[in-house]
Amino acid sequence: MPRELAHPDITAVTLDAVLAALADPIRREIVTQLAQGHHDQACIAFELPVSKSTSTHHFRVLREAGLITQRYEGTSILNALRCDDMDARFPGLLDAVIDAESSDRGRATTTP
Amino acid sequence: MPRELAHPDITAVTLDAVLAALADPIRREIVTQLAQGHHDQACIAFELPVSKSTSTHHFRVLREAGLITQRYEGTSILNALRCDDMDARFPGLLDAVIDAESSDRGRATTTP
DNA sequence: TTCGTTGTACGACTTTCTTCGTTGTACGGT
DNA sequence: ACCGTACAACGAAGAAAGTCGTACAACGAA
Repeated sequence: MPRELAHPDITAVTLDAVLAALADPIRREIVTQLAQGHHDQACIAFELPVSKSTSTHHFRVLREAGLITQRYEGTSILNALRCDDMDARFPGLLDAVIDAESSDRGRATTTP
Repeated sequence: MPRELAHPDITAVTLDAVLAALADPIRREIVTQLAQGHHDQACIAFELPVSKSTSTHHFRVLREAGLITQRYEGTSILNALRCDDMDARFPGLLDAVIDAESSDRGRATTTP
């Protein structure tokens, strides 16, 4: 079978799923890297502080929430943000979160 | 003891806490009602589909995340959105979520 | 003072999420 | 054909979150 992953139609994307997906710091890290021009990069290219299984899980959550697309390229998967779709569905939301994430870097996360 | 509730300084507010707070539909319901002019309304005025204990819990999460202020007025508590603070900390984020919540009403939440 | 209202605090239960290891599959290269 | 890479699918263990009931404290009114 030619491997392909299911992506939700943008009209079926819920705010609940999007916010739940963005509530996790690791998933926001992925989104941030994708927003910084790391489009079409394999999952392994993101250096995340978790195991490979967990990494796969997070990418899956982002995809099922409608935030990213994933398509096969050989054995790898190329990831991309669904910027246009998200902006059509929830205008300004994704940009606001990405901006917030940038300005939140180096600040209190666990209150040191 | 004169009852008063602790509110985080806006500089100490984290994106993590804010998004985690907004990820719950009941808490978004509260935020939406506050945004629709229900400022300074007691907790009991929000008709939520949960018990009193749970309601208290959700208001507490919102307050500790920095999204709302709570001040006593007799036995009641008056709630208000920290619009200005939030917009200073994470510009556009709160508005985007409120707008998204409005446009998400009446749409697929559990996909019927 | 006594009572009802409003909300907090605590503990317990249930569900969900995060994380991981293991196993299996498609693809590319040798 | 064989092997290594990159990822998915599955199941399990632990942590975290939502929910509730009961008990308690502050305030206002009768």
